[in-house]
Amino acid sequence: MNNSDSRYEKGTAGAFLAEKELLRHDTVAAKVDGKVIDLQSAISEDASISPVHATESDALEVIRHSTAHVMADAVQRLFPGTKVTIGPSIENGFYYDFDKVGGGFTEDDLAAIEKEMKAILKDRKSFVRKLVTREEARQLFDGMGESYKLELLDAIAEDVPVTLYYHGDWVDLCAGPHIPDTRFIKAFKLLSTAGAYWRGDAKNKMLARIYGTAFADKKDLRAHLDALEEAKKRDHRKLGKELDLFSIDDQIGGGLVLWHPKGALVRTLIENHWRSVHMKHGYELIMTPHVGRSKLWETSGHLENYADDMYAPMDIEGNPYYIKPMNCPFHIAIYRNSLKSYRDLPLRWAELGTVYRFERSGQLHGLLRVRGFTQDDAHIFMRPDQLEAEIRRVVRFSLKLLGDYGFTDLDIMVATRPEEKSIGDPAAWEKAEAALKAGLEAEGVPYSIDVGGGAFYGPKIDVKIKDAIGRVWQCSTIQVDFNLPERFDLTYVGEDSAKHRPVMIHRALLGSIERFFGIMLEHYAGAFPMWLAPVQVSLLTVADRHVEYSRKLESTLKSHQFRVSVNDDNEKLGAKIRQTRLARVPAMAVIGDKEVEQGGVSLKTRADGDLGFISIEDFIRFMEEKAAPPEI
RNA sequence: GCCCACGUAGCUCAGGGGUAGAGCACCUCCUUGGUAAGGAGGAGGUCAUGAGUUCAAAUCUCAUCGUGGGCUCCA
Repeated sequence: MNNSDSRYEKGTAGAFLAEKELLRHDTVAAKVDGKVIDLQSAISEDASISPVHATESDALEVIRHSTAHVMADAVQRLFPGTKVTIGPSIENGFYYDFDKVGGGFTEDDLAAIEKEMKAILKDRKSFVRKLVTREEARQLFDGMGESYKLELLDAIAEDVPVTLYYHGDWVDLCAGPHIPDTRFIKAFKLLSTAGAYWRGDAKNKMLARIYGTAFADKKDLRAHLDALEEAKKRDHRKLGKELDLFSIDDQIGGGLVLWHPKGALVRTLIENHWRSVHMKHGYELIMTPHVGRSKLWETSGHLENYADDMYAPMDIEGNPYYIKPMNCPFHIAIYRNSLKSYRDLPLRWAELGTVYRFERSGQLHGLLRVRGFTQDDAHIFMRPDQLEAEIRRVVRFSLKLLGDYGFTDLDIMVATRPEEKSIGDPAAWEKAEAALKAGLEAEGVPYSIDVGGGAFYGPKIDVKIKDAIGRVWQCSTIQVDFNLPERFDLTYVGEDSAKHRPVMIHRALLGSIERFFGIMLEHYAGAFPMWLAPVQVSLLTVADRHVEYSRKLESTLKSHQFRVSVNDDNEKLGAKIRQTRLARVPAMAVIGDKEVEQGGVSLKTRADGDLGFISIEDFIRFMEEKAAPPEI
């Protein structure tokens, strides 16, 4: 046995691992029944226990949490009077919220805090766990003036033990687990500052948050920071500007998107593909107006439940009209326009419907969060017995459409009834939730449950996609609705010639065209696949005498429906190649003396590399193959 | 909306109480060049907007608008 076990009292996880000779120099914590605890925690004799080493993923959250403590220590040294609140580890790092005298932190503060942390870490300090009574804790934090800790203390359930964690003199009320000592903190970085409400409630005081991250070693930290750089390079706002795809003009208003010719072209291609696949897969396309009378929104329940997200009404001849935040009431109006038979159902009606929602200025974000956007919306009206089959159909369709853009790594959730603000009979909610789960299960699609995450009118399936660099985005949403058919008194005539109530599914697959465009732009890092690229091929002339041939070829290619441009700039070939690459054009064809003589081009593409000389006929065949959109 | 930061040429950014700067892009000219930037010249800015302090404000102060990072919410 090594002598490190002397650090741990008998009966603790550390001592236990030492006895079994499982305690290593790099053991950060222990895992008991799937739960990570620290080495100082007491365990029962018969527990099954395994060590967690620094390089394992379970160790990360422990290391990060401990790093957050050291950061809080540094902050309190540098900014006396600052109170601590909470500081958990999160997905890619950690944060700590402070109540700082005189407001938030600046970027310069971060550098100073990092420096102070390094000073603290200079000599190794053990993390010491101390089990205390509520009264002891209360006295301690009261004496320190840490009012937030007192509040947290009061919120700890009676049967949960109260623990303190020390490193050196610094102490925090904390459930742990923590690393054995500070030598495990060797790769961290403070990343940003932010405001955050105490306990996430806008009614509470705004605290000063610092985000940071930490890893087991410098190499992993470096990789993470590089990934952040990569994400920055892919930022759709940056690419949108560089590639001249869209802009947002403050003269027009935040969250209102201007589509430039190239962006509008890509968007049109997406929408045309969308229309084709919908028609192929049993939908009919409809179109509806952008505003409607207030009565409509009263009936739908929007004014009651959704008014905060709607714009103020406009007065038209004394009647209030609202700009639409959703398309559903209009689709319902079409349904109501004539009597429906059970034989008509299901009706699948789809629309690229532009809606407007009030977003507070602070939430707007490029194309991902806007005030006016186009949903790829559809409503399916059906008999109750058709519900599960329709859900299966929509789920399949959603996977197909997202797959067309290369999104195959999905995260699917069933969102259930929200606690507040929901309408309709709870029994109907349960029925709908069961139908969604059954639909997913029948398709063999794994999912998790988002408790209380449903819309006010019904539960839903949310499909999130994972992009090329592993980030997750919400796209498809499939919502069952028993309520609107009730509210609008929708009926169909059944076999029994009596009136029956249809069920509705609301669904958007791409989500919103704006957001999907932004996600896709980042996913492809601006390099659209051939079928979506605004310019598919650029013809590069070597010298002026090749322009005429290139122009002729350009019109030939245009007559084959290719998107082609000629670069006859007064530049050398190298410069033209660079321009073509920067514009993310997927193919370039060099045209010089040789190509003109032999009647072809020298072709180079992003996907297939340098293909050398190719005749015009082969070039066209090649383009036809590569530019074909996904099968509908 | 709230906290913090930022707003200078089409873009990326420097400057900072005393006549507004660079690179790229743009225009003109030279060059006709073979696989990631050929050369020279030119044009381009009420320094976001409005007030205030000052002999003097792009620079300091305040307000407004906008943008960014978050918080809450969501397609």
